[in-house]
Amino acid sequence: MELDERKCKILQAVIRNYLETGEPVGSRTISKYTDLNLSSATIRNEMSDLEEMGYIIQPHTSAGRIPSDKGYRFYVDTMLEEKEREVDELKGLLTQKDEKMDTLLKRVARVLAANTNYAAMITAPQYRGNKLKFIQLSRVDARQLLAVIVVEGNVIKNTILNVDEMLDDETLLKLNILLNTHLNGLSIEEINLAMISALKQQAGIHSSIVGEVIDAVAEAIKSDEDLKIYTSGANNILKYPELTDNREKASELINVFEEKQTLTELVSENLADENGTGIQVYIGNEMPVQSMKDCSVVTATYELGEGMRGTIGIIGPKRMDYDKVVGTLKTLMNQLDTLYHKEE
Amino acid sequence: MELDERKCKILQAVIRNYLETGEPVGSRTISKYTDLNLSSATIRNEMSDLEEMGYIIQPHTSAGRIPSDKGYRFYVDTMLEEKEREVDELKGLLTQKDEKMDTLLKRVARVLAANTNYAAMITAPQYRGNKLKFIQLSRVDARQLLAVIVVEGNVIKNTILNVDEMLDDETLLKLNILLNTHLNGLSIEEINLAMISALKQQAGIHSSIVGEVIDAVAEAIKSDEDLKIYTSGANNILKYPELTDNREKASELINVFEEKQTLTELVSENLADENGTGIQVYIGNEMPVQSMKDCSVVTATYELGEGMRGTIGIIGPKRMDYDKVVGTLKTLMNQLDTLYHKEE
DNA sequence: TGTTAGCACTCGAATGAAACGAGTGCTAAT
DNA sequence: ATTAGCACTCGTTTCATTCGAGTGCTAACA
Repeated sequence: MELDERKCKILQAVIRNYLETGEPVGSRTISKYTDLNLSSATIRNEMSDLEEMGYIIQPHTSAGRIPSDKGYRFYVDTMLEEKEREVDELKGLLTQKDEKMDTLLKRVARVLAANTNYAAMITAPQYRGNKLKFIQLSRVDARQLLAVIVVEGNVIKNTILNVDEMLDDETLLKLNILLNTHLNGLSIEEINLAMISALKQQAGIHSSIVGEVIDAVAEAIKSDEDLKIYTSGANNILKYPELTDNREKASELINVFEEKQTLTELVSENLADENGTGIQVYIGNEMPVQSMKDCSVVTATYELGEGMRGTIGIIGPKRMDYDKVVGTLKTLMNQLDTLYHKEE
Repeated sequence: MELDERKCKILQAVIRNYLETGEPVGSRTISKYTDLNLSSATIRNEMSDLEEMGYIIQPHTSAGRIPSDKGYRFYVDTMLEEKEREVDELKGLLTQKDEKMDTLLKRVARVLAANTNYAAMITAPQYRGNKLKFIQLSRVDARQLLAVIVVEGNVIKNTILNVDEMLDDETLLKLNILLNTHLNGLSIEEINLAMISALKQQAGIHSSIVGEVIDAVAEAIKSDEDLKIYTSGANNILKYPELTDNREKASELINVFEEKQTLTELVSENLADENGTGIQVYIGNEMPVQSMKDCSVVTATYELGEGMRGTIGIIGPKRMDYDKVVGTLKTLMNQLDTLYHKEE
């Protein structure tokens, strides 16, 4: 069977209406809602076809229709008409750049959640492929060294190293120079085994320390920051009955937002395969996570230059207002972009 | 009217029973439940008295009684019989100390939540009154200085300072020495204006930098860490119907756990006035926060020596198992204490 | 041949009456 | 002082009924 224009229009009408009301929508509603001037009977026939083709579903015999995952998918892929959205709050929000990244991200999430009435998440930008800018060892205590590592983009990491041997000031200075001259400007991927052993050799009796420092560098850069996800508006989820019609489901969802592990997986999967616009939509069972099978997630990748890249996501029910969400995210992307290039 | 022993026993029985079932408890239940050997009729009379005295409440005419806030309060103050509790998981949990504080706290919260079936929160220890151990300025960029500040207890803070003037290596070294010799071993409170201006004077033309560093020190130490609260098990809240019988309430509560602001206030209030054991119980309307008026919170103060002190809290419905919670918290306190002193 | 009016049918939701039962308060007997 | 007994209350459960939104099908129509 063919998906002709009329069927499209009807499908669209069904979805639009369902997005608004959350109730199954019947033929009579459509017949008035659209400008097709068709009677409810005709619509019924068409809807029957659409159901057969798998775009819509009848929850029970005498109810209207609701979109299936396939229907949503079709809608998202072909029928979105993006209204230009203004996210007023965001403008002011992003102009004070000197804030802590922490606070900023948290606030972006909050504004997104408040604006959309869905839940929002945002990851801290990752610095993959970024280069070391500065390393320094300092003695803090008799047996403790402080290693400070600065990565491009002014991300600072530090670790305390416990050492067995005493180091005098001079040795420390030498070590610092050694580390800096050899490692600065390199990305993590570029620090390989050969290089490490060369360094160790040069360090002579202090080779064990060099090893520890390098471990610390690797550890510091990969851990921590990259799984940091900020969320906001988890409570919005409770607003949608279809997501919380039993305690079990609600509890699982809330848990997803508290233990951010699941979200992390979602995001990293998203970062892997990327399409043109950087905006991606997961609908229901397309989600890799079982507990979110009644949700949809719209994710977008933002970029702050220097390869600093993070992900923003909106999580809501399948009947979320895709138009609005995609629009909002695009606006936000633009503003982040503008912001970055202005400050450059 | 007098609260004689029999009334006490009955009140206790009512509360115990209600804690278990969550249902209003009737006179017949009590008459069997207790070892008083009284008929339901007698119990009824006594319960009628207890109601008049404000310890229990009848939700509607033909229902059993449930404890009032006053009843709970009486129970908590006088009737808790603490069973010694073993929190097995915690033992192993705390033995790997070299973990990141972050992870540790998060995990403690998680174990607490899982153990109690309520929600748990824990604040990072605060370092009030702690002393500076180490300060270092390093040049990262032509116009950027990295200030690293280590505080007793090996808490590390860092900030990037943007500077206008170029500094050569020698000046930097001098500044470092200056800062360290003057500031090390001082607590924030001890760094006063007189000292700052003295420092500035010695720094000569670089006085503005000294000012900035001191600001950064102050800023770094007070901000951030002290409002960090880790929570776990917010979804447990959803298990208790009385907390989530309407969407509004549920949403507000979940929000409390996501925007941790409210919890912060609760905790700081708790830190202010402290009683003997360090354990404190808030019941229902005793809570300073309206949105938690159907909850109870049990908080405990933990100490890691060196004046590092934080708060742990369990949040649940008013009918939470106070015995168990208080016991669990005490055990945990002990273990934290032992842990610290062993490692000392 | 595509569209539509009409109609019987389905089934969840809303309504309401009745029965149930857990619990109370009161009174009178022990 | 305690208790058995009983009438009464009131939320909950159950069941039947009605209601109505919506469907599918058929026959008539343009």
